[in-house]
Amino acid sequence: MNTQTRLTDRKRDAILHAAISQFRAHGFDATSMDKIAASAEVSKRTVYNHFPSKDDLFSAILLALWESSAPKEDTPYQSQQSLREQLLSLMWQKMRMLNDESFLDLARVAIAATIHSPDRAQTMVAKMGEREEGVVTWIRAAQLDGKLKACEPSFAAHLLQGQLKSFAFWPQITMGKPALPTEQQQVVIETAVDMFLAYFAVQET
Amino acid sequence: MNTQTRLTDRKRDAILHAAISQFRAHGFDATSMDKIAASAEVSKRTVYNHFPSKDDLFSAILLALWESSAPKEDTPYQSQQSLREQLLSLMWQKMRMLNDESFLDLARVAIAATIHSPDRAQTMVAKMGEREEGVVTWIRAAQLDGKLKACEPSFAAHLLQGQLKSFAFWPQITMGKPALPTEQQQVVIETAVDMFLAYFAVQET
DNA sequence: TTAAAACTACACTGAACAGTGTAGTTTTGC
DNA sequence: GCAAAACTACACTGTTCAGTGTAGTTTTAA
Repeated sequence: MNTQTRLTDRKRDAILHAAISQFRAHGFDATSMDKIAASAEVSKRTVYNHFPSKDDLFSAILLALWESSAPKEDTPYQSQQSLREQLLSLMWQKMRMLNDESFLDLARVAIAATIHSPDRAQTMVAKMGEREEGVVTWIRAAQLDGKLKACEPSFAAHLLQGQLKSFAFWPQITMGKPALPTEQQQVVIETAVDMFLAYFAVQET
Repeated sequence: MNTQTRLTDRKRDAILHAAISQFRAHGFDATSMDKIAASAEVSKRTVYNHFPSKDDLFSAILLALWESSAPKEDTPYQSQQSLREQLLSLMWQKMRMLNDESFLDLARVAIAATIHSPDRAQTMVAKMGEREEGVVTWIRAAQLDGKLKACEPSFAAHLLQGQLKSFAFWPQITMGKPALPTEQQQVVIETAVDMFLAYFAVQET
């Protein structure tokens, strides 16, 4: 039986899985290694054989969640396509990421753990920043193409993406609100894009 | 000595003060009653004489922070004044609230404590919602006056205020970012208002 | 088949912490 | 001045928890 299901791998997965659900449900402090072991149906000693400490286990699940959360696709800027179409597509990509269960798990756990420790928060800030890059470069390209008003691209990107987050991310993370229904996702995206273009688009003559 | 500084009142204040700084710095779980007592330079027993339990103390500081955080002023809609002027003024009010130390303390502590318990989060959601009412009623009035496009007022208000929060609230709360410098506050407010009006204002004929 | 690797149950240490009980001191209000 | 109210130090209970040590069983790889 070498088909990727060696006992030791299955146990490790069970531990990670149990740890994610426990940390997500109760946070770092309120989650005990005994409960994780029980929930994974594994000896406590086995948990410690795989992960030397609670902190190591926590780092491991953060990494696992980060890697399993949907990677960006980064549609590049295309001069011949309408700005609105392209932005709608970009925002749907973003919205899909915000609604991804793994990403939400990651964010909730990470934010809860870092809200009181600015040092650890910094590495998260950097990683999250990477996922914003796509829109920033798109805006820069559109500006060079003369289709958008000149301004700080990262500022404009933040304005645009902030709208999605303020409806479909922050309330869900911090207040336990349920995910936005699809039709409301559409309203938010279209309004955000149209507001953005109403202000930033260079008028055709 | 009856000049509002009876010993018992001073002790109570010291406890609340110490509790706020401890809870803020370390969160609910990582803060011990012993540390609060020590930090307040008060006997642990005195803490328990004032507050029957850790939860009671926590509720008390949430209430204290809530009451000390800047109350809303709610400038009403005025037909003869320009929309832009009025919105800028409303957004400055909002921005002042977001930058208020007490309000930030409250939000940080409350969010950290409720991020894993949706039940307690609900009462916070309701209270926070009250502070959004001013802008909602202003928008409704402007719509009735025929100056803004028809749409759900609370949706429009969320769009507008979300812009401020995405720059001057969420990053500070969750990622420990420093407060926005005044000149950047101005840029954010003016851009948010102008974007909003570019999309929602009814054109003069 | 066999030795190493991995898992298990279980008992244990040491520390932290919420909350209580008590006996004695200080402050307050009259 | 004096009694009640408030404060203090301190010892104590009971619990939870991270992490370890051990002796024995199961799984794996050759």
